[in-house]
Amino acid sequence: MIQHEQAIEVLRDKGHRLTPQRLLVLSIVADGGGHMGVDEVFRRAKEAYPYMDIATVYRTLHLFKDLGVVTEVAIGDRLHYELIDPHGKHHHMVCRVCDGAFNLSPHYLEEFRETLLHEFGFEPDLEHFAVSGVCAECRPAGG
Amino acid sequence: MIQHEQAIEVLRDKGHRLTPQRLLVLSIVADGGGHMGVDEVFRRAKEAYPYMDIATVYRTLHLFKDLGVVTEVAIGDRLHYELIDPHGKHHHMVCRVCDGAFNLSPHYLEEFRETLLHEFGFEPDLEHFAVSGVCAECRPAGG
DNA sequence: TTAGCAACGGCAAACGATTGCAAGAACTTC
DNA sequence: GAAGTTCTTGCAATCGTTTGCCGTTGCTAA
Repeated sequence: MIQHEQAIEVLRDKGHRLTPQRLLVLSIVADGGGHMGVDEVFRRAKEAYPYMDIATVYRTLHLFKDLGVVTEVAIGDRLHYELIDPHGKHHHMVCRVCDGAFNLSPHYLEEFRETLLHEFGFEPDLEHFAVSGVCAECRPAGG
Repeated sequence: MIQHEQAIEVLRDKGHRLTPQRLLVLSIVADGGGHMGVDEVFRRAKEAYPYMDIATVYRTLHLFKDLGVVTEVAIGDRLHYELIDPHGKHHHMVCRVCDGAFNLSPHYLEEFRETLLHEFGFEPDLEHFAVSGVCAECRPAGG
């Protein structure tokens, strides 16, 4: 788990400014643990700093994503964010019935990736990848 | 390739009405050939029938999707539509550099699907599936 | 410590997509 | 063919997200 300090160093090293808003969003995503929706990040940020604007949250999260500090995951056609975990990288299975998110080891995608690369020369983006579907619990009910 | 007539029968059989707007959208998607963006469908529809509303295009395409008449494909974070091809079902690889879409035989996903099902009881939605990445042509340039 | 510059944030407008609602049209029944 | 019911449409409002603008702020260099 990248610590606050490491993320802050990345920001500074790449010439980005350390603003209170950015530090706030960073700590919220870090403390949130799981996959945080934009609205949830915004809600918490506004609690701590009432002038916080939703546009700032979006811009900050996009910046963090570009810097490789957070991962963007599509859950139920909304984007969620979490700190990048370099030692335990994982993908997600997202249930379209209950919106639950389950971790998926990258091992399961390696083979698929290599096939596309060798057969078509196509390099798939599987880093920020979520598979939609129906989880074991919802499957009997959901048909 | 489902013909107009077949799609129209599906509509009628499921108790949906045959309106000029729906027939228009259907013929546009059918004639378009490839993956048509919503805006492109709307533009052509408005040419033929100036009162056409964008909301009607969205509602119609969603209806067609639910009826299994068209396939929804996410290309460059915009949704595209094409007639379902029951005899040659395929998925897509979408290049994030040139936005080109390439067909992908379902065979390449079967193994992945079975793994998820057996290991996790998770049934992935791979019918309307597009893999984002960089195609062979853009790969040398795109890094 | 201060001055200066570029980056940043807050606001509001704009965008693509969705939804509520009332007027209108398609289908059913007679 | 006409009347009635229900679905559908067009309009406008709305939602989540992005962008332009400009005053403000963090950082750098003196």
